[in-house]
Amino acid sequence: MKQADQTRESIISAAYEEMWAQGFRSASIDKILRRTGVTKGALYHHFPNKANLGHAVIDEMLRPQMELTWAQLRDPSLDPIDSMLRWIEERVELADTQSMMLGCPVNHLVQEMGAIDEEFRARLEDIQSGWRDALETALDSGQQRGLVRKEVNATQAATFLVASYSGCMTLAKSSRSKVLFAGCMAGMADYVRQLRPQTSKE
Amino acid sequence: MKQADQTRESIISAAYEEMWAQGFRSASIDKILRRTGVTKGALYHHFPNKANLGHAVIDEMLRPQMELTWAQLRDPSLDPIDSMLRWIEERVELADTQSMMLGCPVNHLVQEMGAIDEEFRARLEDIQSGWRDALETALDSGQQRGLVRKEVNATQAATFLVASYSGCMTLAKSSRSKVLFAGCMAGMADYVRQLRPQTSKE
DNA sequence: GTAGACATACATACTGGTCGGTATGTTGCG
DNA sequence: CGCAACATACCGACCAGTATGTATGTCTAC
Repeated sequence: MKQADQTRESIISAAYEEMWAQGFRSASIDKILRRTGVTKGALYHHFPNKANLGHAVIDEMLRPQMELTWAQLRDPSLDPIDSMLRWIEERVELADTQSMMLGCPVNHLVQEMGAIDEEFRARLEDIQSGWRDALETALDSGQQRGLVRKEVNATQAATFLVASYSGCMTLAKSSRSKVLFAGCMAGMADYVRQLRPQTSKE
Repeated sequence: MKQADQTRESIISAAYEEMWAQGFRSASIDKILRRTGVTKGALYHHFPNKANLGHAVIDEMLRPQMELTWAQLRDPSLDPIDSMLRWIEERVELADTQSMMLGCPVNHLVQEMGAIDEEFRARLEDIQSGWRDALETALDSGQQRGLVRKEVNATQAATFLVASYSGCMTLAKSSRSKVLFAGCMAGMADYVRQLRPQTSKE
């Protein structure tokens, strides 16, 4: 990789860390520079302004990272409900002290920027709707295969699942309690199980 | 009411508006003063510093307001599930463009301050746990009266309900869509209905 | 009842510090 | 040489907070 590209990436990476902890507006350019050792001239060579850097952080780090998280939900060969339950379990297992404190960066940015900056809002909505679409597709295909109750409105359920997870992460952040987070996710798992046709199981 | 108390209240009220839109750190003291016509000397006569003003906003406006919102869930004579369903309906009916944009101030402050200021975090957690306790109590009493399935873990379900609503509000803010919000709340209603014992109904 | 003493409730002008951003260099590679 | 890739010094705007002044009560002593 070229030196210039490495500089750019290190700026984005430091900006991501800073934005995760502080949000966008309270993320200090000077602190990002101190973190990286890069100078202000270099930063403003790569990015025309702070907003553009923020957008790059979302486009090039946050979004790809979030998409990795729910990639496994896209596998059409699996039972979507099993996939979701496993996904929920994994989230609980992976929850550590740091992520309990900092919560979800998407949530943070939505709260901070959603009402005041349309470019941020649109990008964040895209991330959430990508997630929603993946879930909706999985539920749809599950219904066709008889793995999900026919009466379920897949769109509504998918939307609610995204919202629920977002809410679980927010509650984890405010309580800093892994136990509470786990309980919350268990409630979510209950909801997911109830999407299954009511045959012998449950 | 005494003049001084009116001054204090008008500061808190303006600070609340500013904090709802901008969060705490980006809420400008000067803007709050311009909103009210109050001078800086008056503000710093009533509050020792900005953090103290923020705490007063939470204690004296945000918290009482949130408690009003879920007061109806505390009525022990009603079917808790009916209460929740009516509560959900009301949230959807009351949803207007402004509240879709600005979202829930508690969510906003949790995201902004949760990781960096313990005094804020504790206050916000208190609000959420008050809500959770009310729901848990309602579910408990419902179980004793045979209105809620015995297998349901009331603590987990209460936690999940708080998180779900918080998530619905976040999703409303990122999407600015009342339709999506309504769909999301419909998903939540599905979860609530499923808490009922599986007799003739559903 | 009123004069003096004191406190409450402000008002104004200012400070040091940080902010994002820029103007003007310099360095190194093709 | 020429341009990309930086580096340094600086700018005006804004920030929370303060120092200092004043006007309006409010209580007490006589």
